[in-house]
Amino acid sequence: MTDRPRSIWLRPERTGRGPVPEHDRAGITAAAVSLADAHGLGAVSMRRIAAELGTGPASLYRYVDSRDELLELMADAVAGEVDLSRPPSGNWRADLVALAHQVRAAYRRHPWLLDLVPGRVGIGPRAVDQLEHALAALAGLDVPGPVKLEAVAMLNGIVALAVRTELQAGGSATAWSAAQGEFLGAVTSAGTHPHLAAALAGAPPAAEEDLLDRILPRMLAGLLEP
Amino acid sequence: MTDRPRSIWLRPERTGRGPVPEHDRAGITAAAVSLADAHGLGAVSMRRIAAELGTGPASLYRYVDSRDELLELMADAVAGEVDLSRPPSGNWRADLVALAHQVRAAYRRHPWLLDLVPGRVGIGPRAVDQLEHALAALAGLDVPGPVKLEAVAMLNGIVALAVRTELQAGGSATAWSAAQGEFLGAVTSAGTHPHLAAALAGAPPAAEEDLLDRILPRMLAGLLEP
DNA sequence: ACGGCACTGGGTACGCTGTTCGCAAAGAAC
DNA sequence: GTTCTTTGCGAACAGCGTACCCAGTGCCGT
Repeated sequence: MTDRPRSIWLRPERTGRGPVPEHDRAGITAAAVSLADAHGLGAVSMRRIAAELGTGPASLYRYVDSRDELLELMADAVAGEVDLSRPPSGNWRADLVALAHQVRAAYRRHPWLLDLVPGRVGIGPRAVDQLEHALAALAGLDVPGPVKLEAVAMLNGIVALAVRTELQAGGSATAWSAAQGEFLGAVTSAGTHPHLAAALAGAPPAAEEDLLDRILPRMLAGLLEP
Repeated sequence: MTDRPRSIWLRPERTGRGPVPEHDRAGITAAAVSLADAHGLGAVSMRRIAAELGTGPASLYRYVDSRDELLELMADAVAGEVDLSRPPSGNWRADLVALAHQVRAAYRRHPWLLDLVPGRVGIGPRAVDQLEHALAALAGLDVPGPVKLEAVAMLNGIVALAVRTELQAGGSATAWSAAQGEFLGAVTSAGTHPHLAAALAGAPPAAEEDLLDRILPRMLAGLLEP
């Protein structure tokens, strides 16, 4: 007696018996994603999704084992938005930077992705395809496999960091960032922490220069070149 | 009429009037931290903390405006665990790597820190001290201030990433990582995704070699050297 | 063709959460 | 001594994820 797979990705959506379902994972995921896009991750509750679909909260559990699984579906759905059709060009740095730009675009379209704790939401099939794509670009490099994985993980981390800072800089509308700015201002004007004050006072880099283009190649070089 | 400060760090704990409080922020924070250490961040609810302190849930709101503020107190409390007494040595790389080791130790003592979304929990006074310490080590470098800030942010990101992977590798006891491993195994044995399979099959680096020592200097070099 | 069974829909309900309100008691300020 | 601010906290509210149960539905084996 083999157990039912614990991973949602190995669990078939339908076994064939019984009445044909009125919904499916894709539809539920789409509803959840549009809800998150519109009102943030906090608005993604089973009840709201169900209401959006015109059904009851309990019905969703026919398609998903838990809310966390639904979050995984959402994350993988947006992972599927990046285009992986272009084969490796031979220039791995350019390939990875291009990938990073696409991932950043996805993050910008779905800022709630930043609220998903990276270690708690797992890797789905689209994310795996993305990973394979990145590793294919690195295929020519004579570097241990785990080191390549680290480099790709760092790439994702950098993209998330970049989007986070650019969102914080752009919109200080939230009460949270108001409080944050209030405190940071008090600290810098207090005179203690001179290095911090100096660093914050430094002119930001030219707007045209892209953070990804500036940082990523240097960092990848540090990680992947001997 | 000036508004009351939105940041908890600028709000005095006591104004002097009324009866003397039975608790204080430090005590509440300590209770919350020990609760999180023992049973994870999910166990940190206002009711449980209050019960631990022998009081009612509503009483906590005399000391803290919201649960999120309490999380900030917790994060800053562990940020205070790192020792910043050693002045810059003149070797900024060594200084930053040493700082990273201390931060990693703090993460290991309090793994729930990884569950705090980095962008949502703000920077408190201890974290600011830490930042100042790192910037002091970089004082001699002729590099724009914002670039230094980026580098320090990346340093923190790497430490978090490192602890996350080592915790996932160490304990696959949770149902989540079981599901994750199940899916990843299915993918690699399916034959699609050859690069991923190869990367995962690669021998892990020698256990003695420290991830921080291996990765950090190279990455910092990539970010901070011309 | 048909009986049985595996499945779906969804109302109801449980236990938990963060948070607000209101009131009694306590102590500093004038 | 009066006044005013602050504290403790029981009660309650709205919302959450999720388990349970029952009725209905359509495929499968015979």
